[in-house]
Amino acid sequence: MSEQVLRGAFVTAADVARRAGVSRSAVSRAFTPGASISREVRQRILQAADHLGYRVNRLAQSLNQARSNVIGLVGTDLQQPFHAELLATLSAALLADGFQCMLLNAANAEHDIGALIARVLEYRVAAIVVMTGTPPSRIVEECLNNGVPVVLVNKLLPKLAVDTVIADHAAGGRLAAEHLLAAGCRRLAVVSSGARTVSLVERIEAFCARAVAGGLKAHVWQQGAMTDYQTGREAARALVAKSGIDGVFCVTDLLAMGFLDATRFECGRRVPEDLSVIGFDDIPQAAWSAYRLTTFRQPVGDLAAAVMTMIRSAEGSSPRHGLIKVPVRLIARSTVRGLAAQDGSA
Amino acid sequence: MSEQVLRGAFVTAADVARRAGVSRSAVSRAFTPGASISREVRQRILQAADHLGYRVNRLAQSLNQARSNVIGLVGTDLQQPFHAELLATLSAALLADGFQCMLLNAANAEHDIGALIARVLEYRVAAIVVMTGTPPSRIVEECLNNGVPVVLVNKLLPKLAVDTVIADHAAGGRLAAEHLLAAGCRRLAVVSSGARTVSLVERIEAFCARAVAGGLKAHVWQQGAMTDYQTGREAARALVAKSGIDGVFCVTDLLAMGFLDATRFECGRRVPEDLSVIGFDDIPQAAWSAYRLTTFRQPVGDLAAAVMTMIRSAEGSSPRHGLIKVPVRLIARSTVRGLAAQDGSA
DNA sequence: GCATTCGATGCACACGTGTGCAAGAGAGGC
DNA sequence: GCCTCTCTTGCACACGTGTGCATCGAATGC
Repeated sequence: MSEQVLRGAFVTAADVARRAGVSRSAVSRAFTPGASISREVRQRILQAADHLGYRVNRLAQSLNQARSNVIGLVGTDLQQPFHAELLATLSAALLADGFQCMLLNAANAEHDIGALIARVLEYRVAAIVVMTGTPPSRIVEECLNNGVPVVLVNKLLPKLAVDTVIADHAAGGRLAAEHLLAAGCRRLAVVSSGARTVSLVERIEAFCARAVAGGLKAHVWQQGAMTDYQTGREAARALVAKSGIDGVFCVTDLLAMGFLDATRFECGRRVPEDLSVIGFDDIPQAAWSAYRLTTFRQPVGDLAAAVMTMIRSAEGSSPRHGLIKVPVRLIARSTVRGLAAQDGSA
Repeated sequence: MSEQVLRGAFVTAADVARRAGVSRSAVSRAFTPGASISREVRQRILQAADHLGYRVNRLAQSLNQARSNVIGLVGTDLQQPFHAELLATLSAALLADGFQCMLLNAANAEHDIGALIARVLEYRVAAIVVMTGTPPSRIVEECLNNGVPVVLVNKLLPKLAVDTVIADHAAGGRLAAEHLLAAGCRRLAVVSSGARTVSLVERIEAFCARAVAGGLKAHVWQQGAMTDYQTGREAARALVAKSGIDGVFCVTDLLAMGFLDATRFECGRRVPEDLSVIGFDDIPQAAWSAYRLTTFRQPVGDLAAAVMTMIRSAEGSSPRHGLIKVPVRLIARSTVRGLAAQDGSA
């Protein structure tokens, strides 16, 4: 790196051209694979560029080609383990593919999400991925009208032609019911927050349907704003004390862990001897020895891979919109009676 | 929004100007606060812009002013609770201030971090915040040379004039030792990974120094690559079984929780009756009933606020580089003998 | 009525890049 | 020696925005 560069001034292609004794176009071609340029000139230019510390100005480049390789990532509650894991996996995959991630961390309000998407549209992003929270469909429509593809993760907007990646929540709910039935549970309950997200609703409904098919009726507990640890504790206080519930499906691991702790430490009941509990997501904490929670793995790696497929297909000339459904897998640990796994480490 | 807009084509200021019957400059001025433009013309332009769905092209804007409001956020292990919390808080603060966040999720390797920073420099970011991982100082130097301010969080690069925000790790380590001494612990140990990060080193050294000042010698256990749950379990297996340790400072909550679980479930020892444990960070899981971990709160809100201060000062004309030290606070819960708090909820 | 001031508006340039087009150079065939 | 073909190179334009400068009209002071 040359020391004669002025502080605060980036090196431009013109500087490199001057030093290499060529035109500015040649510099551009030297950095464009497959461009028409002789080997020795390219060599000379690359050397000069390296010496001066030249970096392409992506702003100018994107402006010129009316396309950037920035992806907008929309999320809420990023500190929640599952969201954090999805964000980490997805951003790593995007970066590995040469994209950049613009992070849009929204509060829960729909208005916020819409405003943030509108803001990031000003950067002419290549695509927008909605990991959490439901954006107003008017905004999504505007993105599509402007040619910005949108990928929804675990959300559905049926009226719009949007790429969608969704885990098989219904299968999870159904299998949860079957697992509890197989363990001999007769009085079932499902615990969730008051949020009406598609992923939660699908889990609940599939669970209840399977319970009914098995000749039982599941009690539905839905309260609180978020599917977090505190809400899980409240659910346990409300459910365990009064009724004789012996099998609970918590639609989220956080709920399940709060439920477990309140059941054991406040209600004085044992899991799985008195009560079986199943969660959903398989966050890292679910494997900890204090919990060893039986749950469903929502495979973030597969979700991220599916999103990448969607983005690449949207890059191409034939942007077929579609839906990818990612299977979930039961991780049997020690919170369901009689069906505990020998080895609890996932 | 007008329907006659072509799909895939963004509306430009020229389109708005044509519709409003003014020059393109007027459109630019209409969106620039304090610019010289009459009230009714601005009104007309805003109306036309709204009708057409116009959004400023930030690429062109940033290119023109050689300054964007994009901040690069560098981090590793984003799925770890503390990192996720810091990222969530910091990104929310940046977005609230009108900035955009470019997320650089690096694997642990220094080379990766350097390459990612180099890549994001191509976008002429306004600043780079390093939350996790240590970037090679050559890259940081290059940022500074190019006029891109760098803010380090919980890292130190003494040879460079960089803005730095750091929690008072030394105070935490010292207080941890004092707390254990006050609880009557006589055989102390400190648990960490093999990573030589400044934050970890400061905690360890301050703890040991205070132990020595109290007439004791602390055993230092340092193994494994990461300060995570698994490493904490291994530490407990190695320490609790053989020696008569009765007071342990785990330099991370994750370590502490792994240590607790292995101590209770594998070694058959009770906490805090047989053994006192202190963590660091106060991640949300530390407050869970299964742990009720005594720890030090590393206040992410204060850290984020300090970073914002640094960024704003770097925006100004007098970029004084400095260091902000953020105090930590002891959160007494139930893992230290005799000093358990009445109310364990944070 | 005229000079002066002031606000509003348009022109033109700059930011840094990619690329179509034309021109030039060199090689090869006859 | 001349024509043709291929490879390389430079010119010039476009992308969309902000802003200095000049112009113009109106309002105000005398």
